[in-house]
Amino acid sequence: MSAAFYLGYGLNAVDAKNRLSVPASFRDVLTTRAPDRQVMVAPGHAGRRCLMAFDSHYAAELHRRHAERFSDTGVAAAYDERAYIFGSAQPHSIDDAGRIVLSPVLRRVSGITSHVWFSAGYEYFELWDPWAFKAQPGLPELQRLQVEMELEARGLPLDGPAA
Amino acid sequence: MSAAFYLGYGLNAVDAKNRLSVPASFRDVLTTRAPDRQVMVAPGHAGRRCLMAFDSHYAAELHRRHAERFSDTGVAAAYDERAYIFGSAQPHSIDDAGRIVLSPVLRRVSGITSHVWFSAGYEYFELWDPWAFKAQPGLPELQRLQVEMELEARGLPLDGPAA
DNA sequence: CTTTTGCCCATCAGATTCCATTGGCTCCCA
DNA sequence: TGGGAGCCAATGGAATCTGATGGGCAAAAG
Repeated sequence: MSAAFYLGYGLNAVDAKNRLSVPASFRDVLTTRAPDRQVMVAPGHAGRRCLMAFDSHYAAELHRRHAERFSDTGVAAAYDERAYIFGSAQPHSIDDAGRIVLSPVLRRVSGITSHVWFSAGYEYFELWDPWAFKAQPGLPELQRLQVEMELEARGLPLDGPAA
Repeated sequence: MSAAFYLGYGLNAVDAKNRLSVPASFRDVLTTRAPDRQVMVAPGHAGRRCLMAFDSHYAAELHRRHAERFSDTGVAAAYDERAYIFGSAQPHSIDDAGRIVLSPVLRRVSGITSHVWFSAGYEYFELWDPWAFKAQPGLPELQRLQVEMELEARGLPLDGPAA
């Protein structure tokens, strides 16, 4: 049983080389749960325009749940779902400075431009464009405030990425 | 099984660097229940203008209850709720002097200014602005008296934070 | 040969840690 | 029962460390 879980949030910048620092607290959880310095990054599900990030430990958990749902793993639906889940999750290595490099595809599907909003989900964490995150319809006021205060603390505009 | 629970109350000051001593009795419970010197601090729910503090043991309990409520953890509502619960709960480390650092966001949403009223809730404890706590409509006389006696003992005003 | 990918070092600000001081409380002994 | 020594919690300030980020060089790919 892994004792560490993802909690909290964070805001970091994407640099000119598409590099992105993963918040240190998330990195600590990552290395605790899975010794390989790898993060799986996949597009968000259920209509969420974001990226999902998780460790190999949670990948195994996803596979276990998948197998539970399909008694017959040889049917077309099972193949389709595996292709979607595991085919779109790309392993990213974390460099010595704690950064990963976002691929153009992942940036495109997530709408991420100059900055990334990290939001924990206990067993995984999500990566959002900060402005897209706070513009979600029905987002609780608290979360909108969290994004806005972080943006303000860095002198970033509240209405959208700088041109 | 953790044998310790949060009981009682306390009043402490926030210093110029937003540092705040956690009452020693609560710290003892914390380290008994969870070996990592970490406190999760989240905004209060159900319209309570305060902060909730708890250990990783209770965080796991929250996650268990969440999973119970959603048979399908892949639906949008489940993602939204996890982002709200686990994204808003920030892990705070406790320094050697028993202090945590309150972020501006947490101070803002809780209305905490110069002092903090700690109030135990058995598996967690709450952090209030003392004057907001005692101004709650319908607060039992006993609790109001507890706050007032602590305020008086420190020479603090009963009607609101000093300017 | 040009472009990309990965690795290493520098820097700066913010966060964490350490140390000193204060004040109240307890316990012990005269 | 009245000091007084000692202890511990809380607090203030300073030093140290780490995280985030930018730039440069080298290896690999097209």
